[in-house]
Amino acid sequence: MRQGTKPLRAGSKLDVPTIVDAAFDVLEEYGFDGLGLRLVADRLDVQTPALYWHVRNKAMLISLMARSISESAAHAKVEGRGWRDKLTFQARWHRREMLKHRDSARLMLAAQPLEDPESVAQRLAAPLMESGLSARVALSYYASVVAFAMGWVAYEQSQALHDFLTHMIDFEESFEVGLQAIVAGFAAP
Amino acid sequence: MRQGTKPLRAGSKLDVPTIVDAAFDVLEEYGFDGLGLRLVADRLDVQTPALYWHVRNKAMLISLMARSISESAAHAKVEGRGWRDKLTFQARWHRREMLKHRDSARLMLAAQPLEDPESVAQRLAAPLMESGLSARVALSYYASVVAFAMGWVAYEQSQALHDFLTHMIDFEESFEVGLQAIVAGFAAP
DNA sequence: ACCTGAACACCGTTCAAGT
DNA sequence: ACCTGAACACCGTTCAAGT
Repeated sequence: MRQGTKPLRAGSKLDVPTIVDAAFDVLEEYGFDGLGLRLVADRLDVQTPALYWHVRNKAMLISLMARSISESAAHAKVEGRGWRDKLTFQARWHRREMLKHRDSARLMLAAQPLEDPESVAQRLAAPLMESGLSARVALSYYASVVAFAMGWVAYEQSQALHDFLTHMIDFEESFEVGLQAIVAGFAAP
Repeated sequence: MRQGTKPLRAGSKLDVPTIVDAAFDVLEEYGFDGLGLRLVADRLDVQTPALYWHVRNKAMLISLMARSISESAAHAKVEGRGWRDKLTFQARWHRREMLKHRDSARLMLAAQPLEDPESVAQRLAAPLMESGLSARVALSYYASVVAFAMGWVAYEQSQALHDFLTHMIDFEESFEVGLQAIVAGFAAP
């Protein structure tokens, strides 16, 4: 269907990262409800069934997209001295990465984790444990902070809510206020 | 398709609340991805197009379901002395109501608000303002606390995540810890 | 006013067939 | 190995027709 002058996939082979990238483009343009395999295929100048050679199904594609976001958020070099600074940093980074994509909150909730959650938890909690938190407390605090960021982004991406709240509160500022509150409120070990 | 002994809708007329109830049943059984109009119609012993006389489309049905949850959460008589107690109470209530339905987080993110957000905000912020917060700060704090609850529920309902985290943290307890932290961390006016 | 029957466009997915 | 062509089941939605 595309007939632009420069093909998006000029002779190059189709692979998973390319498909995921195209899917993000479709997501940006049509939103989560409009994310369809035919549109992704069109964008790559390929027939729809071609995607199935590389990706098991649409659910898997969504999971791959979600993982791509999670990885960007997790790959942040955790700066900061104590565990409070680290938590703050991680929450900000999480929000930033999610806001890069339209409807990312809905996307992540629809996805099913690909890697086993145990190793993920291990990796994410590690820097906090270096700062003196137990594994248990580190995970608990981390979960709270990420839940906060996720919920906040969900609100920012809910069109109607966003349009209104923009007049009442400053998202950036209120997010910071809430984040500072929760991190400051956590008890020290 | 149903052929049980007691029909779910014995001669009674079809109306919106009945449809919404049936939709919740389908949601409970098949999850958000399996929520289909044909299943809702089957459950009411009605042909699918019959639903369209009462509800504009599926998006509207989803919005009605989401509003049903929001209203339950908002209709809570806000107990508590100061604004901190009120915020805590509202967050708990929000989580409770959401957890009553499977995939409620995904449902609410897919829905588009029906009532105009301005009056909703007004109503929700009112009790906080009676306790001394300005409209601006009340909304900001409220948004943070509800975002936290929403994000937390999203994690609890993410099957794979839930299965694992259950072994590591106690949801009830960690939610409380996070909630107490954020509320305690908010600055007084 | 309220619901049925039949149809349409669209989507995810499968699979034989091509190269 | 990698992709096309054609098909299938299913879904949201529309609409004329019934009562």
